[in-house]
Order: sequence, then structure tokens, then C-alpha cells
Amino acid sequence: MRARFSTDEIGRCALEIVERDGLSGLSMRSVASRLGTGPMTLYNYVEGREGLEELVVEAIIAGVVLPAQVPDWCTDFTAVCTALWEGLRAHPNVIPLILTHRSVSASSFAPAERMIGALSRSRLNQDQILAAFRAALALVTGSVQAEFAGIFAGTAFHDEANVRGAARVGEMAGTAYPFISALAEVSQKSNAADDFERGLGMLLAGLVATESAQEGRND
Amino acid sequence: MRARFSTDEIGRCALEIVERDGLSGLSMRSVASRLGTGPMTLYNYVEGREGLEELVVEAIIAGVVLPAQVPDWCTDFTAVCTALWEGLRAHPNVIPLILTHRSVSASSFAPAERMIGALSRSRLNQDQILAAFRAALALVTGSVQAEFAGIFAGTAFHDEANVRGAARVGEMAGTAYPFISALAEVSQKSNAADDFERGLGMLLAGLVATESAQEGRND
DNA sequence: ACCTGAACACCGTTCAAGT
DNA sequence: ACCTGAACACCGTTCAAGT
Repeated sequence: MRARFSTDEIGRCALEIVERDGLSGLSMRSVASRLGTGPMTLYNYVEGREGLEELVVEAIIAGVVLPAQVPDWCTDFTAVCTALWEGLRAHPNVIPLILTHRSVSASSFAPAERMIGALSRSRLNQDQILAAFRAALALVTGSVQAEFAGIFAGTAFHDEANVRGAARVGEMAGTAYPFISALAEVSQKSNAADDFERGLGMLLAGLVATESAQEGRND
Repeated sequence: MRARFSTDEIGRCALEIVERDGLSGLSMRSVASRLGTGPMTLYNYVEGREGLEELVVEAIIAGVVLPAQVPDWCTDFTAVCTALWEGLRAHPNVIPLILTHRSVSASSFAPAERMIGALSRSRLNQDQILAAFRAALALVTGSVQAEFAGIFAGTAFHDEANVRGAARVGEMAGTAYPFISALAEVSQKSNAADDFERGLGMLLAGLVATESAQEGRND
């Protein structure tokens, strides 16, 4: 018999369920019944539940919109990192899947290629480019993680909730943890996008400093 | 009746199961039966399965060994971040739980307090300290995530497996993604600890640059 | 307060049979 | 090749009853 479905269709369907009902609503059975078939049919397209979840992650990564390239490597790098960050945090319910699933498909190559491409226009050498790429990628996913489940995060995925979260932490920290307590106050007037931008800016300042130190040396 | 168990005991038991059998081996029933009781008994100590998982995460964070403080803020900050990174990646099977669960208990306060304390001995102002703290924390968790499920990660949580992963990526990227392909080669002679150290070093270079720019200005 | 067996409403997946 | 119903071996959790 001819194939009734495509993996794209199944991935899209699974993503819709996660967006509407959360991760707990996702199951082989729920996806199958939404497609009007029995659960076992999905096993013809996907390697079990794990494969289903990978399909959802790939749908997210494929949805990342990269900005047009600009000449200055530093500006370009920042823009690509920010776009990736925005794409990954765009679907809050999917974040646990993004954090825990390997993204090996070609869909994750486009952002990586752009990031490394930008770094290659700097004066950093290959080892430094690798370290910078890895650090920036870690900063992106780590920022998504922090907003979702970090120490100052709130109980919901919103800036207002995170402000409340910070307030609560400040209370808990009290006098036993004076530094946390003081910083919790400062962090109440921050928002996720500004925080990310500043953190990325600091890493970039480090790259530029490394680049300058590199100048003239040719290894 | 008096309490037969403690949450510590339950958390330790759950952690043992995860270490031995992986995450899929963890269930209310498996923990209960290992404690010699029925599953419903756990509900007297823990808020369902979610609460059980939080207990495991807290056990990990509580197990982070912080180094003795040294005067230089930069050295101190690096040491604390590295210790936290090592503690979080020490139990590979638990990493998905660490990445997806809020760590709000006091156990996560100790590393954070030390990090902010070190930053407070620099010449950075409060806003910059907040950004630096968040960026470093994101770099730590993001590095753990990258090693576990990142683009160059292997199928197992070992350096050798990651080298194979990089080789495979290089092959897949081929000529369509020349930058990735080139970097995949370089990344084959890297290991997780060195990568993390270099990334953190780059962020710190950024902090120092920011600190210098800050000099003299008093806001 | 803390315990706990029975039962319910789910899961993912194996198996076997269909076309 | 692709489909799929029945069945199996699990889940987490509600309920009700015990001390």
C-alpha cells in the first residue's frame, strides 16, 4: 500500500498537540488519533516515541529564521545567535525536548554554518573559532534553559513571572546569601531579551579582546 | 504512625536507580519497591513524580563540591564555575532532569552566592554583575547540554564518542556546509574539559575588558 | 498524620495477521 | 512495503479504607 502520511505531516501534527496541550498531551496514541489512524501506524514512519519527539525538535529548528548576512563579522554573529535564541524559545512547551534531544539533522546546520562563517571573517584562528562557536552555542541554549528552569526563573515562561521568581528567591536567600539577595533586587527590572543581549555582548567583548591579542601572530 | 522514610532517603534511592538503570528505570513504583513499600506511600513525602525528580536534581546540586576561596576574583570565579560544571555533568543519566527542572531549593544557592561574590570583588557594577552571572550560568548549563545532546555530540557521553560524533557531522556537512565541515575536523582533537575552560576563558576576557572600560567611571 | 491495597485511565510496544 | 487490531507489561494517580 502507498504511504498515507509523511514525516513532515506527523511532525507538524505532533507539534500542534504539544503547543495546545503541553508535553503531557503528546503520545503515540494522541498523534495517531489526530491523524485518524491507530497508534501502530506511526511505527512505519518513526522510531518509536523518541523518533516522534525528534521530529518535533527538528520542526522547531527548521523554523528558525536567519537574518540576511551583513559584512561586519561581529554584528553578523550577534544577529545569528539572537535569531537562533529567539527561534528556540519561541515554543515554550517544546523547550524540554530541545534541551534533551540531539539535533543531528541537517536543519541544525544552517545556523551553525552562519555562526562559524561569521567567526571565520574575524582574525581568530581555528582553535579559537571552535571555542567561540561552542561557547556561543552554549550561551544560547543555556539562556533558554535559564529562562525556562533557572535559579531566578518564575513558574511560567513570561518576563513578569520571572520577576516574581526573582522576588521569591530574594526572600528565600535572605541574610544567609547576601549577594544573591542583593542581585535578586537588581534582576527584577530585567527582561529575558536584554539579559541575553548583554550576556552575548560580554562574550563578544572577550572574542574581540582575543582577536586583538592575536594580531600580528600568525599561527 | 511515625514517618518511616525521609525525603533524603527517597532522593538517594531514586538517584541510585537512575544511575544504575537510567531515567527509564525511574518510577514511583520502582523507588517504592526498592524501599520495600507500595507506590502510594511515596505520596506522603513527595508531590507525585515531578517531586521525585526534583529530589534527584537537588541531590546532584547538593553534591557539588566548591573549592576554597582565593583572593583574585577572576581565578575564584573560574574555579567555582568549573566546579559547578563538573558537578552537573558528573551523573550523565540525570542530565535531562537537571536541564528541565527548576532548581529553587537552597542547595543551588551556595554556588550562585560564590559566583556573585567573586564578581562583586571586580570593578563591575551591579547591572554588569547580573549579566555576567547569568551569562556564566548559561555557559555552564549550556556546555552540559551541548556535551549531552549538542550538534557535535556523540551517541554516548564520552570524549571518544564525541570525537566520532564530530567525524560523522563532518561527513554529513560535506561540501554544502564548508565551515562546519572544516571545524568538525578541528573539533576531533578537543575534549570536553578543555572546551569548557576555553569558552569560560573567553567570557572572562570579556568581563575584564568591560571592567577596564568601566574604570574611573563611578555609576 | 501517615500508611496502603485496589482500581482506573492511561502509556509504549510486541506480535501476529492482513493487503 | 505498508497497515493495524489485540494484547502485554507497564505507568501515575484517585479513592477509599485502615491505624
